[in-house]
Amino acid sequence: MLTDEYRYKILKLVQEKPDISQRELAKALGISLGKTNFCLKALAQVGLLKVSNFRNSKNKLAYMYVLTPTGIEHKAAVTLNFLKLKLKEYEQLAGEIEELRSEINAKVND
Amino acid sequence: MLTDEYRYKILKLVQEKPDISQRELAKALGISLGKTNFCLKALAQVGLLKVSNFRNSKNKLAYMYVLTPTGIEHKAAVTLNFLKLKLKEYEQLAGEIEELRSEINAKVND
DNA sequence: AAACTGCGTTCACGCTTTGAACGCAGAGAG
DNA sequence: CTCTCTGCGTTCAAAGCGTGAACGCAGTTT
Repeated sequence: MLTDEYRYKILKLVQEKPDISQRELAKALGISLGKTNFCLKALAQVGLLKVSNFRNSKNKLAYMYVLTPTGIEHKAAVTLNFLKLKLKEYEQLAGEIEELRSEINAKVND
Repeated sequence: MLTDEYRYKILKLVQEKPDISQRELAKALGISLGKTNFCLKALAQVGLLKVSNFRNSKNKLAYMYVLTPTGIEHKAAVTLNFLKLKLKEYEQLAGEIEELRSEINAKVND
């Protein structure tokens, strides 16, 4: 399943290193190869990135995952979205931490 | 699967309200009844809580989930652990947010 | 008595993820 | 040139996990 989290992370990693392999990507994302493959295909299917074969300096067949213009746009949007989400998480965490702290302090009076 | 998160949350909710039902618990935890049942059993199996039937004021059979002494101890430990974990998450989030921010700012220069 | 309510329990189902295995293509060794 | 080796994307059977409808039970209400 392709969540916003992976949408963002994959677009980011691919933009940073277009010649990344699916196995590297999987490791960087902390997910399986199969899922990585699935996500990449999904992103390609909706036109956010393109898979292009090319010959590198040694005439070796290589793969590149390039963000399409739509992909770049989408990445900006999804990044902002992700930031908002993270900020919300952050605030919630701050609250939870405070709660945990007082809980631990309360324990002193048991 | 019984993660530390649910271990903590269940012990907390049960301690606060021992006569809570599995359905209430499920709703509070945001998980299904089946999973809740599974987690409770797992906690009982390792001796952190006990399920006790009793007759309430109206002679109605009722259930209570009571933390064992071990459970209370464990809860303190797991709470602390959870706090540490949350703090780590918090810091990581702060980092990610910063990263996202500069990424968005960098976009201005595209 | 019969219907209803709310409890814990079960488990078939569906969805997701995993990673071993595959075919392919270039690189390197003999 | 041929054989082996490596690393790529791709596949898919198997495993993992959560879900919630359905069940039996017991007390309550009609």
